[in-house]
Formats: sequence, structure tokens, C-alpha cells
Amino acid sequence: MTMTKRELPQPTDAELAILQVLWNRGPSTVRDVHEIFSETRTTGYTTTLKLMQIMAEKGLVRRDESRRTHVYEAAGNQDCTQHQLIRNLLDRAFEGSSKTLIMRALSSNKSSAEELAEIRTLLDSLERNMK
Amino acid sequence: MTMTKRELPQPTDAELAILQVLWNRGPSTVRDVHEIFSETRTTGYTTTLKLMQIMAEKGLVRRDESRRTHVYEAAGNQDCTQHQLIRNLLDRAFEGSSKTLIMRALSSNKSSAEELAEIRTLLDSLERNMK
DNA sequence: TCCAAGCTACGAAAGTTTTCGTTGATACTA
DNA sequence: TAGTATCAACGAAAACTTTCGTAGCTTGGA
Repeated sequence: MTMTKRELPQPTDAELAILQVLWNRGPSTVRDVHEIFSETRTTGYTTTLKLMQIMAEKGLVRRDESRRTHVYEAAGNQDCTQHQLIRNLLDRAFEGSSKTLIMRALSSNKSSAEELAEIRTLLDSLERNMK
Repeated sequence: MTMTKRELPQPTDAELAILQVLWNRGPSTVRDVHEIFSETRTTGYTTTLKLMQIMAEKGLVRRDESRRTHVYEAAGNQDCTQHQLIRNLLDRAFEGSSKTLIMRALSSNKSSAEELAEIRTLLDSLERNMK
């Protein structure tokens, strides 16, 4: 029995924008996504459609075709994809050093006190687990 | 007097790989870079050459042409480029939340105790500056 | 029933990035 | 000095991503 939890391909920029919508809204139609894009972009409906079709082929989204208007759903969860993207960036630009990336992100950010506290909490628990 | 500290374009993947080498080694020739690439990639010499020529046009690298064998140097510093890349990833996949990115990177990483301590130190000073 | 609106599918164009072959010049070596 | 190796320049092919026009089908309403 082949355990194929197969690795999804890295989404391209446009694909990531679509995933973003799907993660936020949950299962959505092409029109749903396109309507949200219309607020900021000017690309046509069929562009979004085509992208989502390609994503279905690649396995990035699942498609419910039981009705005429198909409903799309992100195949990978957001956390996992974000991990993948971070790993990719680490390799491309940080020589694998997550410390560097984290410190760079920390020092350039506008995090609120609450956010910093959350990060500290996580840091605490990581250090505890270390010993 | 025009103060043109002009924004450099985002490097593509291949360009980033070259910058990586230039940051590590300092000013280098095309052959230097290509030799390092040969260890892992199989692309030809002229591919690397072409990329570096394009990068010179874009301003991503400076080129010393005083000798026959040109010497290339990264135009932007590594820190600044890393910032840019993080900002870009934040927009594309984290809805601008650096907190999420940091926590995601923290929880997925294999940082040593020393690295965690360094991060904590930075966190401390950020929180101090906040009050 | 007929028409208009909305949908998918598809192919191809446009744009971008990466790759390489060829050419001509310069330097090195026997 | 003749031949070989190395180099930059360039153009174009290949690969990948994004865009859109068109066609054909289904649905819903007049």
C-alpha cells in the first residue's frame, strides 16, 4: 500500500494569491475569487478560471464538480504551505539559517507588544523542551 | 542634486544564487561563480555569464571591466536584500503578519540553544524600546 | 420555446526567466 | 609565430507563468 502523501508543488505568485482567498473564505467558486481580485486587480474572469484549472491539475486545489458551478478548495493547509515557503526562502537567501531569518524579520517589523509577547511565549516553550 | 539611492529590482531565483556566491566570496569572476555552481548544478558557463551580464544591466551587481576578465561585485548588501525578500514573502503568503512568519519559522526550525538565546536577546531589547 | 447570462474548456498569445550555441577578440604556450 | 584556451557579447531557443479570446454547454426567465 503506497503511502502517497505526495508533496505539492510550490505555488507560483498568482496561485498563492488564489490560495490566500481559499484559505480565508473556505471552498469558493471561480467567481468568488475573481470578485475579490477585482477589488485590486484588473485581470479578466477567464484568467482566474484558467489558473484555478491549472492548480487543480497540479493538485494544489481540489474541485467539486458535482454541480455546474465548480467549487474549489485548497488542497494543502496554510500552515504547511507557509512552512514550505519559509524553507524555500531559507535555502534561496539565508543559507538555511532560520536564526538569521527570524532576527531579520524581528528587527524590521512593526510588531505590537502583544505580538512580541506571543513570540516570547513560544520561545520559552521551545527552550524548555530543549533541556 | 538628485539623491538617487535607487531601489534595486527583486532578484530572480537564479540571480539570488549568484548574489549568494558574491556575498560569500566577495568580488568574483564569472568563472569563480560558475565553478561553485558546477558542484551542484549542470548549467553551462555561458548561462552564468549571461545572467551576470543581465544583473549588471539591472544594477544588481557592479562590474569592473578594467581587465579582460571582468570582476563582479554585489551592488546591494545582503541584509537589505534579505529584508526585501521577507517583506515580499509577507505580502504574498502571510497577509503582512510578521508575527505569523516568525512563529512559523521558530516552530519549524532546528535552532540550537545558543541561537534561541540570541533571538531572545533581540526580543528583550525590542520590548525594552517599546515602553 | 427562445434568448440571455453564466459557466467550463481550450488554445494560443504575451511576458518573463533560464539556457545555450556561436562569434570574435585577447592571452597564453609551445 | 602558430595554435589553443579563455573570455565577453549577443541572439535566440526553451521553459515557465500569466493573460485573454472564443466556443460550446447549461440554466433560468420571458
